[in-house]
Amino acid sequence: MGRATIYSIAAMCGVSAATVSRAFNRPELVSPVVRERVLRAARELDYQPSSAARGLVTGRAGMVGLLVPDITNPFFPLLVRAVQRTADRIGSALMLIDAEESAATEVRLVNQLRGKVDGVIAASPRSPAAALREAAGELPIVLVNRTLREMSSVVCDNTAALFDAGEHLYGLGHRSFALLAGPSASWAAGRRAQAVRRWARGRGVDLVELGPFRATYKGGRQAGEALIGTPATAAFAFDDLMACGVLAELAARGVSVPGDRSVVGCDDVLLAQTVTPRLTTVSAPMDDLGQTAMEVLTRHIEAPDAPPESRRLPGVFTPRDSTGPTP
Amino acid sequence: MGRATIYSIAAMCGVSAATVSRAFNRPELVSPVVRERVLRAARELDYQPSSAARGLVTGRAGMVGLLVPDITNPFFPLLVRAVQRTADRIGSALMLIDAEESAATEVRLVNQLRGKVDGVIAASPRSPAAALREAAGELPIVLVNRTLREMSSVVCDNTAALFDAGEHLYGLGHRSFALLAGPSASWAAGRRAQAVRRWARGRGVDLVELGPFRATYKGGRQAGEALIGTPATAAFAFDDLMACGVLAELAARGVSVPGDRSVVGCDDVLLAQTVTPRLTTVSAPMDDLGQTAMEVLTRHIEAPDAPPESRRLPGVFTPRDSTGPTP
DNA sequence: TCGTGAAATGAAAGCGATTGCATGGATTCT
DNA sequence: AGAATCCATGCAATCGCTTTCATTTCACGA
Repeated sequence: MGRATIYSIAAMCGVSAATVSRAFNRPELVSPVVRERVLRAARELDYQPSSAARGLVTGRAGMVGLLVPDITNPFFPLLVRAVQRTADRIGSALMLIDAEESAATEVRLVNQLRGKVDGVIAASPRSPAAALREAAGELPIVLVNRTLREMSSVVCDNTAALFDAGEHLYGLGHRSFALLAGPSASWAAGRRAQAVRRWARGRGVDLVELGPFRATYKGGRQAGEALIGTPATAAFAFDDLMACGVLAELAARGVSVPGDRSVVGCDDVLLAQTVTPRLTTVSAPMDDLGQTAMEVLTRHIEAPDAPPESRRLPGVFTPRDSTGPTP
Repeated sequence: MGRATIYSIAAMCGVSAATVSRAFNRPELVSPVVRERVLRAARELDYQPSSAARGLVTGRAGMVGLLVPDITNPFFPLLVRAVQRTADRIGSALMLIDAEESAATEVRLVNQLRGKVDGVIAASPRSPAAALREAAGELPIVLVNRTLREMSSVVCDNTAALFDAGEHLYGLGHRSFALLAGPSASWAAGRRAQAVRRWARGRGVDLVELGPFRATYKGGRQAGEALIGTPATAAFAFDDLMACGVLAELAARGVSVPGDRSVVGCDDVLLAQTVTPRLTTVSAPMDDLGQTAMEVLTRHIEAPDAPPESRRLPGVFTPRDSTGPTP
């Protein structure tokens, strides 16, 4: 006894399959009494439409892909959740693709996606621009935290929040700063570095640049070590994961935070609130990021040749315990 | 100009669509020369099979669902990765479902899954047993870190490793222990508690039980507070997240770890290695867990009435810096 | 030389849904 | 009353692929 189809329902109700289909998709086209009868029968048979059959005729898969470079990076689960929630609301499912940090894998997986999904959200993609462009020719793609000319994107703009962070530190008496740079391949890393540089120049304070370091805990430990050799009393870390590494390295060497040095992170992942001291950071509006990305993608799916659209959402400065007055 | 189909390829090669299909799926059935010609044409046209069409006729979606109660819990991303890697190898894609900690959502989403996926892996499901059983009637399901009679499951058995942890602490001189229990609804929490109790009884040491606490950082802070009121010099926390909360609470109150108290966690999530002091814990073999779950699921998909199959994989004790000699 | 079996291929029937078009009956307009 | 209109419904084609069955071709043994 296979699963129920519109035909079993049709037979049960003495109507045609077309009517059953319409009862679900264009209810205003069938008479109320028939509609009710059909819906009841469907419930009774525990009917679930075959998305394969529907997809075949409509050309829609009812599924969007979310590509992340590394699902174990605490930044992404929040994004995943936000995207899924939004997708769910519009009746789409979420196919997750973890590239395990490899650009090659990323490219391969995205190419396999065509025909399986209606579009993809590529979060912080590591792929070369050319590969992304090519993929975008075949499939609606929205970039998250990366921009590329002629492609839609949703990014978190931390410029203002990083200024706030700088002012916060300046107000606490700091005059000498360090920038612990993230991976040079990361678009976000570049933007953040630029924002910090600009602030420092505008304020006329000292800024030493260290790195680039990997955006991992380990990378943070190295950054912490490098930081100690400088006169900087406050440091901007590329992201929270790295900042945590810095914290650990400083603690291991008996340097007190925020007593001796201040550290600010970026992203505001769970870790930032659970580490000791709690990390002063720049919070990314993850929910908004995910929801907006999904909205833009939806638009592209519905109107395949809509013009690309770039959105930027501001991060917000969140002072906590890893920053304090100069010693 | 729509996407390439087997018909465009067929036309291009002067063969029938059936032959093209066979060239992909049963290559041994077509002559080598034709096969080559077809594959080349496919590459040239950048052909991607329509999974909808294929799914419609084969009845297979080429997709498995992975249901997690909370993707932001650092335990799951590792599982996600392991499952995805295995799924990818057998040509399946991964549909992720985050229930956002709600059993009701879990049930609703799983029910929507039928017809979209070939089977689902339910990780630490919160749903009532009845709901899971019912869903299993319609769709192959493999449980992870939970067992249920007559259903397949893959669990991490930490009993032996927790014994090892106990012995390790005993060897360091500890004689008075605390058990910081996890959520009572969690199957894993029960098993872990039982293992600790058994060890303590066997060893003839004191064991106070505290909790249950929520399996979060916050829950850990509370657990830490409770711990301070006891004479225990060593504590078993339900999981790493909770252990981190304990660490933070103890630190905040000037209690040194491992100087004054020792703490052991469970799972060995990223956090465990990045927190200070690095957490002594029981490592779950995430890769194996994910891979095994996927294997069992595959078997059920291929042979729908195969008998249920339960696998248990041992965790391994991993001493780090949060345990030390008694004060 | 003819029959036989194996190998390669083609023709065509679905899989389960959607949807344009046709139809028939009821309703409304003149 | 007859024509025009509209609403609810059915018919049938279609989406792209797999798969069964039939057909063709060819090699081989008798």
